[in-house]
Amino acid sequence: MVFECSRKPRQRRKEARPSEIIAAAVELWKERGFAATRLEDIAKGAGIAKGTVYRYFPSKEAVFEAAVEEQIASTTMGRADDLRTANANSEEMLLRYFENVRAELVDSGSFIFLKVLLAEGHRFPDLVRKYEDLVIKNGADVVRGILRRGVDRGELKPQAMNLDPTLVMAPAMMLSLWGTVFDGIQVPDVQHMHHQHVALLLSSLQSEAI
Amino acid sequence: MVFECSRKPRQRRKEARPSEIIAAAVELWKERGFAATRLEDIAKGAGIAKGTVYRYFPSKEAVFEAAVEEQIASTTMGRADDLRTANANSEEMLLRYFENVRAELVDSGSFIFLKVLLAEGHRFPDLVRKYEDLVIKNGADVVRGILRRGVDRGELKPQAMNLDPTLVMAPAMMLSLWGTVFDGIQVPDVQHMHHQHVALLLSSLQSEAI
Amino acid sequence: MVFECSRKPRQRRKEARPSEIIAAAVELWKERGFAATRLEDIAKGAGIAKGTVYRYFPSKEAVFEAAVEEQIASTTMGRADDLRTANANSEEMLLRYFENVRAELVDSGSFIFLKVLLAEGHRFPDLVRKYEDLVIKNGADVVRGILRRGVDRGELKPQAMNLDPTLVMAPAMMLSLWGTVFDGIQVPDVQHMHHQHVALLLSSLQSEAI
Amino acid sequence: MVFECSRKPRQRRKEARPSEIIAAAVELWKERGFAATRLEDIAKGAGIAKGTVYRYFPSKEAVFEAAVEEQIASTTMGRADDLRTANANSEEMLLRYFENVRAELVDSGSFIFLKVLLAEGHRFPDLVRKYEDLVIKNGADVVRGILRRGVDRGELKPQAMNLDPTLVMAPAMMLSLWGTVFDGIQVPDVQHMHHQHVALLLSSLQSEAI
DNA sequence: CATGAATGAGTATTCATTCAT
DNA sequence: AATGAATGAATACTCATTCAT
Repeated sequence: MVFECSRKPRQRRKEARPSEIIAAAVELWKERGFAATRLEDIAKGAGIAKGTVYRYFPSKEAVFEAAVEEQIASTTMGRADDLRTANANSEEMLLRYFENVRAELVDSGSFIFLKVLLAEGHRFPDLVRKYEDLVIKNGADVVRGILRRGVDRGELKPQAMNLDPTLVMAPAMMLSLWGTVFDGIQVPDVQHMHHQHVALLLSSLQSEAI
Repeated sequence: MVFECSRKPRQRRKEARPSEIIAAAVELWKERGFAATRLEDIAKGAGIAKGTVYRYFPSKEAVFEAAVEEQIASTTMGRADDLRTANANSEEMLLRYFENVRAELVDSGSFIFLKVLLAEGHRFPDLVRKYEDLVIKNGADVVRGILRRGVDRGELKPQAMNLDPTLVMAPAMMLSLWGTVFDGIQVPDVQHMHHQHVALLLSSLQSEAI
Repeated sequence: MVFECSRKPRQRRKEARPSEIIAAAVELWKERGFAATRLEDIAKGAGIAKGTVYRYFPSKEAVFEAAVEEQIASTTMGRADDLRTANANSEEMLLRYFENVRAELVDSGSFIFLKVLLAEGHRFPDLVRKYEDLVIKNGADVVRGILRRGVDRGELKPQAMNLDPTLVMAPAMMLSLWGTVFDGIQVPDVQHMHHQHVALLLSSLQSEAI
Repeated sequence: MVFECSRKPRQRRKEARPSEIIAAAVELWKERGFAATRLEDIAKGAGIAKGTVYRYFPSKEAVFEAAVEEQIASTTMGRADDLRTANANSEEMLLRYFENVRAELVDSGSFIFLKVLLAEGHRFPDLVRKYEDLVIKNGADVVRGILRRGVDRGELKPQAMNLDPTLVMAPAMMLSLWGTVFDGIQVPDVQHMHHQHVALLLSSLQSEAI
């Protein structure tokens, strides 16, 4: 994170540069928002000159696209594996899923991508499609997997499979976004809310046999 | 909607102008997004000259702020009354609430305010606070009201009052926003999802006595 | 020509502006060349702000295109009429044609268009085509007209019609351009050279009957 | 032409480099024009890195200057000798001269130098002077030589010596440039035009004795 | 020496805001 | 009051030149 301090000028870091630029950009986007961040700020944040950014990205928007794709590639994949290999009961699994969403959006800062895609999706149609394909659909698969396991293990009733996964994902995402906007005023305890929502889901989906 | 029909120019009433400007602005924001809409477009949409906008609003951002405030003043209030005076069972009430949220965000276009506040909240701190105070808190009150009525009528169990209203509002809002971003690709049937979510809520909150 | 001195700032001159901008641009192109003239220089030369240029022309190149088209529209047409209505013998007519070419290119400064089209024709393919269609072909017609009149009047022998008009135009143009490049060093007397070339043409084309 | 074939890198002889760079530059200037060719393109064309160009030339403009000087040194000299030693009659000599001009400008690509000097002479005052001194004046000498020989051999009348050589050179050059600009649209047959022009010259200059 | 990553001055263009008419 | 022409600060992007490796 402290990648810009004590570096000599004109240092050559071809391999590391793209990620450094993206990291600096994300940091600034989180602080000031996407629209208010100039390319020069990003360069300064990464400790390099304006022109250097253009050695790695053809345009300002390309930095954003690359950032989203990096996010897609890294975190999403992680989440899926995490949950597919776990061995826990349905409540535990759902809680873990909610926590994963929260950690990804809030802690690792990818809420900024979701916000920009929500607000300026028009400018990035391809990216919206890719985000949906890889993040949203993948998330839906993960949720479906959790539900199926629950049914298979007899923890959830068969009708659980009829639940649209979006009813699990959307609240998880929105509740996480919430705190990044309305913070300082009404700081909802995201984790508590997630627990409540999981309880809600379970009380409705749980097999009576249990 | 009918903000620039066949009135003779120069005969417009001074009082009507601000709303006309806001209506034109909202229309354009819905079509092209907030960042991509220039003040000149708004003026043209309202059938007036660029400079005239400045008679009524000190800056471009002020138009946005006024738009949000108008929205806050009109629709939110309406929704509250609507639901407070209604006489229906809890399922009906919850469905009506979800439909109100959907109609307000999607049909009357106020999703644009939510998007901009999510993505560029930094630029409008006062507005965020006001939105939260009036829209979010008010919404929470409405939801609480519905739950209380349900409990009072014996339709919901007493613990229903412990449910954080955000667990009702956030999904309602997110599911509505969804379709304005990921449209054309994966168009979720918002209303169906709302029904599912209400069923979910009810199955967990319903009094066993019923 | 002295249109930029004593004007109040923010004066509104919608009608006159485009020509003023073009005039200022041509002046600077003549002095410093096309590539070395920044849009801001043009604006300053016209006594206006940078942004004002964009009210009238969508881009820097568009200023050049408009300048060429203005030139095409005005001068070329003049030359044609001038020579078609004149009543003089062939020598007089040819001399007058050469003088017209020289005056147009050198005195009224359109040599700059020819230079840019020669050197950067790639960037303005449409303009090259238009220039050829209207200036070059028109010039060829004028020359052919002079030759035909000469033949009709018995001043030139019939074979004069076989002369490619380019053999009259190209020298006229090149000899005129010459002095705008190699001036100060070897200033050829363009007019004298034109006389010589006309003599050359006549001695070869003149009817022996005369 | 063969400036980047299959020699092992790092084995290139230092002495050959400058010409290789110039050859690559000229090739690109011919294709895309002078202004549109970046230094990096030239380096790539010469099969070397950008920085290496600066080992041999202090600046981008210096490459152009060296290119012109190379052209001046090689071709012009060749042409002079060619024509001074030849043994042919005046018509043959003039045709050969025209063909030499055409070949040099069009085939070996030095039209680009003429174009740039015409359009951007301001930037290269020394070069313009040199070009004039060596190319133009030398050309004039050659033409004078041809005329003198013609007079001496009794093929041309004595007054031929009064003809300004520019009246031979300028048309030769302009007619050659023509096709590099207006190509594809009105492709004049340069060689045919040259024949006509020579005929024109001869009919006026020929000694009546012949 | 050669390389090509890094630099940053330079430039075209946009658009919120002002103000003469 | 209304207009829309004029303004100029702001900003993305280019590319000749430098220099660490």
